[in-house]
Amino acid sequence: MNFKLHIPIYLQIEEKLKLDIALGHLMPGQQLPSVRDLSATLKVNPNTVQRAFQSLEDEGICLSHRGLGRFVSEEAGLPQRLRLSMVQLRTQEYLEAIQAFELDGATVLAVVQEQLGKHISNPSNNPVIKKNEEA
Amino acid sequence: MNFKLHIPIYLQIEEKLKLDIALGHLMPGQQLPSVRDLSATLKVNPNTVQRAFQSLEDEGICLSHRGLGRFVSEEAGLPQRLRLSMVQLRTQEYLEAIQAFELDGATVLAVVQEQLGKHISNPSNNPVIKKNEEA
Amino acid sequence: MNFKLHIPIYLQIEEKLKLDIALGHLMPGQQLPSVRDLSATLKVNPNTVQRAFQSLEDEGICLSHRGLGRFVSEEAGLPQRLRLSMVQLRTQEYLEAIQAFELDGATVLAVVQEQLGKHISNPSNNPVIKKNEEA
Amino acid sequence: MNFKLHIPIYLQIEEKLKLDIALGHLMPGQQLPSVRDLSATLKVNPNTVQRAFQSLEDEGICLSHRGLGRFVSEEAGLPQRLRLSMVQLRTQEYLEAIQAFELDGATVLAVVQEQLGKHISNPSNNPVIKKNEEA
DNA sequence: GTGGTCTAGACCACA
DNA sequence: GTGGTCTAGACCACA
Repeated sequence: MNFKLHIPIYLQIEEKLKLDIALGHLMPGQQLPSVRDLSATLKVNPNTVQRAFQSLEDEGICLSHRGLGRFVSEEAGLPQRLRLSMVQLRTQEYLEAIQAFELDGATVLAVVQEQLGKHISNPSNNPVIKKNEEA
Repeated sequence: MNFKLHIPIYLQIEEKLKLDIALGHLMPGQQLPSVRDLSATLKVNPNTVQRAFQSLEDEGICLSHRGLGRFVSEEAGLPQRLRLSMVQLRTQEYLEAIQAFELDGATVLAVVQEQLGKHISNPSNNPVIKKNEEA
Repeated sequence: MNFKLHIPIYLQIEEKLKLDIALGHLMPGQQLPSVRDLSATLKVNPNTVQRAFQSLEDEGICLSHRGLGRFVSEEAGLPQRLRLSMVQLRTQEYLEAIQAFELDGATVLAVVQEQLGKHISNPSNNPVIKKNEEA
Repeated sequence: MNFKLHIPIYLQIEEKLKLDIALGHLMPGQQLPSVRDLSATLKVNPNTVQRAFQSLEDEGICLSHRGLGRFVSEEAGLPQRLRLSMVQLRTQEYLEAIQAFELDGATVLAVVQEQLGKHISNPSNNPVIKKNEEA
């Protein structure tokens, strides 16, 4: 993972894990990597990983069992829920940010469409946990 | 101005001034309020206002003339340029943020359209500098 | 048994066994299941069951006879003693916890009575050791 | 503050601050001590205090302004809300804990009343921030 | 081996 | 001076 500057690392890890769940790379009930392992993989302090996991737990996205490990929640439809809420949240933030310009809906859509064209799609989203490591 | 928590105040001031210029509330060549006055109006630390003005100068949006004051740049088409660049920047950031979900263009447009419907437009955008204060 | 998250499993097992004794589901002198059996039944690490039994022994609630097995103490009045001490302990902890609010006795009783009304009683308390397994 | 063993310090600090608000020792809108000051007072690591404050902020009980400090929320009726929710929560936990004993309501009340008598009331609850320090 | 808490201390962003 | 993040590393509880 290449962390962005100016965005807390623990947030970036949290978002990445959510994304992996949303996209089905991490399945409900599946065990997550241990704090130590993930911190070693990401070359980050264990506390930073711990904080990301803690946030996920606060949101009901994963559960920890002391001594056993940490697992993705088995909540039905979790990936769908995450995917929907994440996209909607970002869309809402976007619209709020440009609201002050008082563009009408058609103009907003036109701008989005225009930028979509320029936007080079980058389809690589490597899951944090690779298939080989899942066992 | 009601400042949002967790977003630096200097950024909120800077954005507000840019918006005022983009929307024509502040015209090219017009004098800006002094750091002292604006900080008093906004009930904010003068350092904070200074930082916002400095950013605007760095971007060529305003100029300070020692002993005279600070003025909006007279660059032709400044409001249009600002408006375009601000909206495009935000759109680009938005698309980058949701890129990882690998939605196709049609879906993105549909989501935006859907949220546009829910979004309650708030047409009030009071300029930071009121007409009475312009002298 | 459905273990609660964030409460050590060994404690939950220990409490459950005490409760079974207090309620007469496990009688004084009766043999307890082996660590191996109980851990299999509960799908739990044997170390965890061992720890629960050890605590019970430390409290004089059960005794192990090498080669024979582990038995509930034959102490006279054990169930009554347990029942009383467990309820009193919890009550004391509760009162200590709310002491800082400086409520007078009447108010405390009123609050308890109010919550008692809301509290849905869950009368199912299946003993850990079923009759069939007692042999 | 004398911290209890086996209960995380950050939780004890959090609870103490909530209690101070509930009892009116800390008023809505009032500035909280800085992380550094409180950590020095309590002889605890700043990170530990930070964590307690963060929890309070997550619960909407206080707000932080970077560079300015941290303040108790000005939410109307916050002290009452906190007092009620804290007492009710503890009462509910208590009743759940003794539920397995299947005591009827009258018995529960009798036990509580009995323990109330024995309970030595300790009316000292020194606020974290002393009046002299409030300025 | 797993998660959870805590310390000592650095360094940054902001007002 | 404020809050926020992060590191390095210890030590505990639990399974």
